[in-house]
Amino acid sequence: MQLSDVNHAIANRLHSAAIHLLRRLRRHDEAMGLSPARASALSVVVFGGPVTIGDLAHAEHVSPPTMTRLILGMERDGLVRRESDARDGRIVWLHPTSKGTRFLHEGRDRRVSALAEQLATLTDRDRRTLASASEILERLLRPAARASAAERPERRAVTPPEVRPQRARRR
Amino acid sequence: MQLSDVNHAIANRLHSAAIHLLRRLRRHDEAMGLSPARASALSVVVFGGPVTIGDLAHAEHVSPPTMTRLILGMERDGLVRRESDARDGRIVWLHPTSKGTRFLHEGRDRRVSALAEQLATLTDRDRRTLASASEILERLLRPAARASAAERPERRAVTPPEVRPQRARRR
DNA sequence: TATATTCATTTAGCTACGCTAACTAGATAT
DNA sequence: ATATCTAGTTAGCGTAGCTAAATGAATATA
Repeated sequence: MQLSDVNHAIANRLHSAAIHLLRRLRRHDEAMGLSPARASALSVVVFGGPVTIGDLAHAEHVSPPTMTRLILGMERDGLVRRESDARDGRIVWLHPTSKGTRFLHEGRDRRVSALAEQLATLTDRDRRTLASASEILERLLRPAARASAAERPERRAVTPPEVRPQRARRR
Repeated sequence: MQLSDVNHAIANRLHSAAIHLLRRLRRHDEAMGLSPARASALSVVVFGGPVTIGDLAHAEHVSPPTMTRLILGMERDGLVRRESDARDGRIVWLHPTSKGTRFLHEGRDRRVSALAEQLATLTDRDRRTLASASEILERLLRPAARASAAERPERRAVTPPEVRPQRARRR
């Protein structure tokens, strides 16, 4: 058996595990008005400081129109707030509202509590394996930043954000 | 920090990793006409022998109407074949077609190959961690069979299946 | 035997969320 | 001045989730 086969086998199992995991969590998700897509995007807004729509789409591996719609809904529900950039009229900065921040925390808690209960039935060793695996995966899947600061110098970011979000090129 | 907090933290990270993993794979999925939901269901049909719609829905953590529609599409595309039970007219047995079997294998290969390439960049240790994690997860998420053979005795299964699928109660 | 209940699947209708193509308007470059 | 590029939106499509209700078959009960 070749190395590439091993990788394929692992990839397959990961894929299937991910599908089943998300299906399992979906019910809890929607019970509280934070769909999986929303919860994921909102967490970037809450933890990642002010962020533009395009960057959020990139971070979430989603097309810009998809993110526009997602944000529209969350804005209607008072979870995020738009703010246009003072220097570049095309850019929209997204900020979490206090309601958004609260919802995110509550939602995440509720959403994963069923899973957390099941995790409690595992051995310490297995739990540690899952923890490491999720870190490895996030590292592996983190979108590569394609543009250095030098390439895309000061054009924004003076205006709202104290915490400067790293901007990255799409694709 | 309490044990339950640890479990929540791990659950959160797993959740987020699963979302990003699936988004990453989606493109490749659809490139070959086997959507994630289809691929997952088809693999149960192919590897799990003939199976009924209800049991497939249960195995996939999906409602019966959702599975009906999924199967409808796959039947139209010649990936699965319906066969009604000779004894119980309500039951529909699903069989893979040869095209379905072929598609599944080709699809899985293509679908995960991008991920497999990335896995190749990891250390052996990390790869092993991911492999163990996916096994732990599948074990944790496997739907519990609620009905023993004794409770639901011979009522079907004489007709088509050589390999007797285990039937389980829904919720 | 007739009737009621249970069961597997389907139909109908809703929502969320992916996508691409095409458009608008602002910013930058020639 | 004009052209090109960029960020975001609009329009429109498809897949996949769901619940509620219908259909038709099987089983249990009076």
